[in-house]
Amino acid sequence: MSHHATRTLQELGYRLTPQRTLVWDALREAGGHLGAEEICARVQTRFPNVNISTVYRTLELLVELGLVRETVLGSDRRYYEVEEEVPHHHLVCDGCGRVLHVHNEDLGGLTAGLLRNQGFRLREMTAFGYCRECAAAGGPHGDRAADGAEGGGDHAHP
Amino acid sequence: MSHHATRTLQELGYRLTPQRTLVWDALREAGGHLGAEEICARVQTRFPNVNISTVYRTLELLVELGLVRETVLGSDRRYYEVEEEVPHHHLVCDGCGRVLHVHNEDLGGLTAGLLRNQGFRLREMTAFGYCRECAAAGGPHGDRAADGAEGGGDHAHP
DNA sequence: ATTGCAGTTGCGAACTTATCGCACCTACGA
DNA sequence: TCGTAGGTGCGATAAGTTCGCAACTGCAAT
Repeated sequence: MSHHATRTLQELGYRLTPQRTLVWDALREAGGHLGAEEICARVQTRFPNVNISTVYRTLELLVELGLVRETVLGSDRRYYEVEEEVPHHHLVCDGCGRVLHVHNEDLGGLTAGLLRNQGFRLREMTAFGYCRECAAAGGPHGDRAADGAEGGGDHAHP
Repeated sequence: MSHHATRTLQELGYRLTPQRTLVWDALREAGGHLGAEEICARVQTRFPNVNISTVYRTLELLVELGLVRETVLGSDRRYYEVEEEVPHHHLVCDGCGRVLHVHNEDLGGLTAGLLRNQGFRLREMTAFGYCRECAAAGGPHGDRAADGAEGGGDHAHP
């Protein structure tokens, strides 16, 4: 577990337990977005007795402390990733499930525009649509591409 | 049920049942985004025997036919709304749960930018952050406003 | 080192949202 | 009016997440 996270936990009076360290490390090592179940599985490869309830409770805590970000990539389950200095946004492909990243500067005037027009302070956004491959395969002809996964194959890595 | 929806259903060989009409009407009358449970409740005020399974199946069908849109406003459940000619996007307030609408022209070059930089065809996007009221109450000082609902009161209307 | 205990964990049960199987029902064309 | 493929109600099931509680443990004080 990184020094920063360790300190944050302990400074605030939380115990530094192996379970917490393991969850944190799993998230760091994975890099991408993981569901609770996946995190639990990774942790259990080394410590099979760690319970999923603990994983959920740890994630809740880490999110609360701002060490981990809970991202919305769909309505099916929750995904988690280490909170970064420069937060990014997500593009979810309806075709293959692939998740792309976008940084603030590639959002165009979105952040500023929403603040100006609606007084809304954007923290994070997720866009749904079709990635380059699926758009090409599903059909540049028409707006509603093929239903579900097909064409370019599923590069799913949620 | 609107003439258009009726025709679409029947033209494609689907039966026009009272249950389907009721679900559709509930969505039209509500205007906003409804969850399956809420739709079912509205329908049941008049026909208490309509089952939630049927509501789910009807929503699935209507979404498939492009008459209803399933929007992602969080990871907790799915929301539905009548598909409009000019689709809009959503801003979800982390503070009060309020949901604001944004139209394409207020997205700043987002759609074009994503297409240009990543080849991504945006269909719909959802942004999370703080609405004007919550940002003002939670604290214009700093970036991470108050935790959860407080301050301006909960105008929640998911 | 030992101790005390509030904070944590494991486990099972409960909850929530959404899907499925199946017998009965019904919209609609013949 | 009838026949039947499509639809519905109901209960069971599945997946994801939360909760209650007894047992356990990190860590500060001794």
